[in-house]
Amino acid sequence: MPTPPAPEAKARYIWREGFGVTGLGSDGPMTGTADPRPGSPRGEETRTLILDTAERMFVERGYSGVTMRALTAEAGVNLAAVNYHFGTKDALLLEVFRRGSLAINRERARLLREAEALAAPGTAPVRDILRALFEPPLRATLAGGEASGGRSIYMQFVARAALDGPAEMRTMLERDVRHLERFVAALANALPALSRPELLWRFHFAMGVLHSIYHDLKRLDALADGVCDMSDADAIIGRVVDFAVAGLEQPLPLG
Amino acid sequence: MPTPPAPEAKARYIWREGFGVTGLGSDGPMTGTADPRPGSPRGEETRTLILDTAERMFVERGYSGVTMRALTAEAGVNLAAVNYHFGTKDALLLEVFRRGSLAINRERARLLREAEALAAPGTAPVRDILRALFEPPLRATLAGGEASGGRSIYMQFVARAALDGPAEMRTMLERDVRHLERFVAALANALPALSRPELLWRFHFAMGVLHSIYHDLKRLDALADGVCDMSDADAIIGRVVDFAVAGLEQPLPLG
DNA sequence: CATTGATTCATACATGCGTTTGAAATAAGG
DNA sequence: CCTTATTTCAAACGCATGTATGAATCAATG
Repeated sequence: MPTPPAPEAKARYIWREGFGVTGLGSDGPMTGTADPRPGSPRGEETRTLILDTAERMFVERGYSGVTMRALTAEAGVNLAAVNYHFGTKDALLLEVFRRGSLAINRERARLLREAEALAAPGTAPVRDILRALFEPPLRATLAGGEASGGRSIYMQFVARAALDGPAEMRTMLERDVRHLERFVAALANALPALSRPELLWRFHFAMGVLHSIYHDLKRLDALADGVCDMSDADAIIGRVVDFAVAGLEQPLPLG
Repeated sequence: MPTPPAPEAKARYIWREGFGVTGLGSDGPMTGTADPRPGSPRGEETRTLILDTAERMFVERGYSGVTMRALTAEAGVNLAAVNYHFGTKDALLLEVFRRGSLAINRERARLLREAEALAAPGTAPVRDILRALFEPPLRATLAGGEASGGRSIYMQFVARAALDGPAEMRTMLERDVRHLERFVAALANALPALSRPELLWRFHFAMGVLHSIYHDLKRLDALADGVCDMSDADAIIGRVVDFAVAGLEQPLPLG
């Protein structure tokens, strides 16, 4: 049969529910690629190409701002390729997220363990904890600079998809929040003077500082006439962490 | 003529370009209101109703997530009312933004003048400047609580629209950035030890703290099992300002 | 009361979307 | 070489969307 194989044959395409009826009509001229070897099974290559292109375009234009036609045209693959490899547009979004999320969370956990190993039990300094939390996503975001090419802009993607994407995406993000609890616990140890609400509010604001890097960098660019260097990732990470540390370690308000 | 009056007759509907051809077809059953007095010219009332409903729904579902059919159904007006009063969906979005933006920026400017009047020339304290910048949008966002009804959720709207909306919207936001320059200037006076890049980075992070209130409050809610009180607007504003002040006033890094 | 201008209404239209289809192309196995 | 499983392709399909149309309704005016 020429139709896609049975569900889960290769852990892909879990879809299929109804049928259409072939008839007549027109959709305008196709804008597909002009690949000179049609039908060649480059398989995994196409899949990765779609994922990379989708990740970049979702960041630039938002979930509903990216049409399958624009996506496949830019990736240079056939319109039907996305449905063949991922089933639906929603499933593609979830896969893009999963791919980036896994890598970042693994790296965060590794850095946190490292920081805790260096200090006496339960006494890792605030700065090291924040660095473990901030550095992986920031490095992923800032890598490559203008020309990208480096690595993924995953966090920008997350920020957009959380607002814009399908409900399942938001559920997935909430599960991701559980991952943050280890960092809150570490901070609670490092800042024993803070009540739980006080700590949580400050943690929330610290996350806001982190997010300021993928939101509105255009605003900063507009205000600074080129005096802010966006290319030095290490320097930026240092600034972000410094600001958040200052907020977290500020003395308790009077009263 | 029954068609809308000439452009700019009442500073509305600036649109109109082509014509359609009446023919046959069906669009499914209409879901319009069942208002018992059809054709009654309640005019301005309808316009405001659309604006309010649009503002709320754009926040909840994003620009492209709100269809004109859903919007008009929820507002209880006819589908064609939006095009009659605003021309296009894009124009409606811009109008929603303009309405909220004007009020907030006016209030910000007023508070800044007030703070500067109380101090010696060019010496307004950091905390007062930040309060002028943060309080108007925060109060607008936090007012009303769960049941809303209070006043606008304008900033959430802006955050979403900037990502999601038409290109013209982003242009409008950039123009809005110019408004922030007065606050940067005031902070430069209050923090003379900071170099311009240092100041601009810290200002950018402070804006991130502000934005943390309309992004991801769900995350905070998930982490805190009800221990964080979201209802006391004054307390929240105090916390946000405290955090940002600590970051802005932190000592310069060594080296 | 007839006229006029503004607004609402039901319905239609054209377009673009995500998705499906069936066949063609490819590579691997025996 | 024939078969088989996988992938690509052009073309459509059905549906939902933003917008347009023209008649109906209402309020005000003279």
